[in-house]
Amino acid sequence: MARWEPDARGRLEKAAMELFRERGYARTTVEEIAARAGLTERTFFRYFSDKREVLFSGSADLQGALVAAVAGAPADAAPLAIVATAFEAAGAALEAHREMAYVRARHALVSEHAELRERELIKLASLATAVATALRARKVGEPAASLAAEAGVAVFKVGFERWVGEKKARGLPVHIREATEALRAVAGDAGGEADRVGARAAPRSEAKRARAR
Amino acid sequence: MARWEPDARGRLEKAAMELFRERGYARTTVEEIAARAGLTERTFFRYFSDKREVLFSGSADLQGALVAAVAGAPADAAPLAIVATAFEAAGAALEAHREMAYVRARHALVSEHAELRERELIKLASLATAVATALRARKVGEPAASLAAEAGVAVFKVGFERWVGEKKARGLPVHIREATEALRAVAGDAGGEADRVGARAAPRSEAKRARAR
DNA sequence: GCCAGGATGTCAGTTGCTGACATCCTGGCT
DNA sequence: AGCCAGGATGTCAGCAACTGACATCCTGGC
Repeated sequence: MARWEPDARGRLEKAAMELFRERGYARTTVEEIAARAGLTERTFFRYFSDKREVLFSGSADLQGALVAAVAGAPADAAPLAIVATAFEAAGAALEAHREMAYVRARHALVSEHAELRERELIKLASLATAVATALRARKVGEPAASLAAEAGVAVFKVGFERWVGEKKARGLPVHIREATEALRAVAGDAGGEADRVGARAAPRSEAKRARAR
Repeated sequence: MARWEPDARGRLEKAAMELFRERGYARTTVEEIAARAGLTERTFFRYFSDKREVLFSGSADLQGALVAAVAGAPADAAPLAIVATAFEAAGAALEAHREMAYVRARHALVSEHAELRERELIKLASLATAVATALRARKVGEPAASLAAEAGVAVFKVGFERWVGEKKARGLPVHIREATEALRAVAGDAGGEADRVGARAAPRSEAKRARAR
């Protein structure tokens, strides 16, 4: 299939990651990436629409795992439970087939370059709309589906960040679950009495703040 | 202050918006924008770091309003209530000083160009971290602050989308509040019994799905 | 009326990205 | 074995976004 070595795409990804770590993202040129992979700049752009995109090949798999998990959840599960479980499953898959060192290096890169964070955010937004669509296919109504999906992404973001920032590695799914619980604690309280700024003092709020950690 | 006419920045924003609507975003050149504003391409890039950035001058105000509202919320309010109220206030401010036609035109532009959606998403993410920081200053603990902030952004996104997509215009704050309620309904239910895919059937889930609309 | 300093212009150059077209290799067919 | 179709790669030219360095201009204060 390939003209020389096989797996041009994989070679490009590997070369890109190496160079980004050696010289930094901004000082690496697409031409250099292609050269290290034994290819041409033009060929790079046949595989990736963007210079940035070379770092995001995994997101398609993630989205697939996520949608499958949502579709396969038990029929009577509540939306947020479905979504949280789906993100845990996707997180487990991610953890299973990527080295921790790679995950950290990539995360560091993305964190310090705004253009890459933008791309990451749009991928996450894409996950959210896919999850929302999958929920709607399960007859979850409309503000609820989008909100549950966005909540899932929020929980994933927070869980992921804590997972990566931890030395002693507990699993990613554990962190996602904890974040889900924290979200329930924050969002689940009756609330609504303070809808207007300047709402009168309400005695029970001590207990709430305590629960929110 | 300015060399010729005053308010170079404003002229650039106006020219950009006009041209984007006339020829579309992609077919408009920075040089053209600058020319219509009576300036040079180089000057454009002195005011805006990016071609995209010319559409996002409002987000700084939004962030300011948001942070102020969080800081000024009553001392005993629960995190999500604080955040929801703050986004309602910021939404009211936005609604107050932008014409609906402008909002819709800008929204249409952003929606159909991925690069612009990326920028929008990173602005929203920036709002979220600012809100989380403001919450932490109020002694809200850490997973809670980030999650409440992300929840606020989710609620804003959903509320905004519904507001813009509506002919008969109710206010943006109303939509945000409705989204907040829907989120509470989705996230607030006890949940957690379906944390593993394959959890046993639980009878009370009918009521839940009904409540989630 | 002069002068410091900020705003603008000019110019040259790099890099991301694209279209058009040529070339090459591979696998299948006879 | 030899040939052929078609996908993968290369080559080339070009546009537009963006940047650094330096020149020039206007404005407000003295």
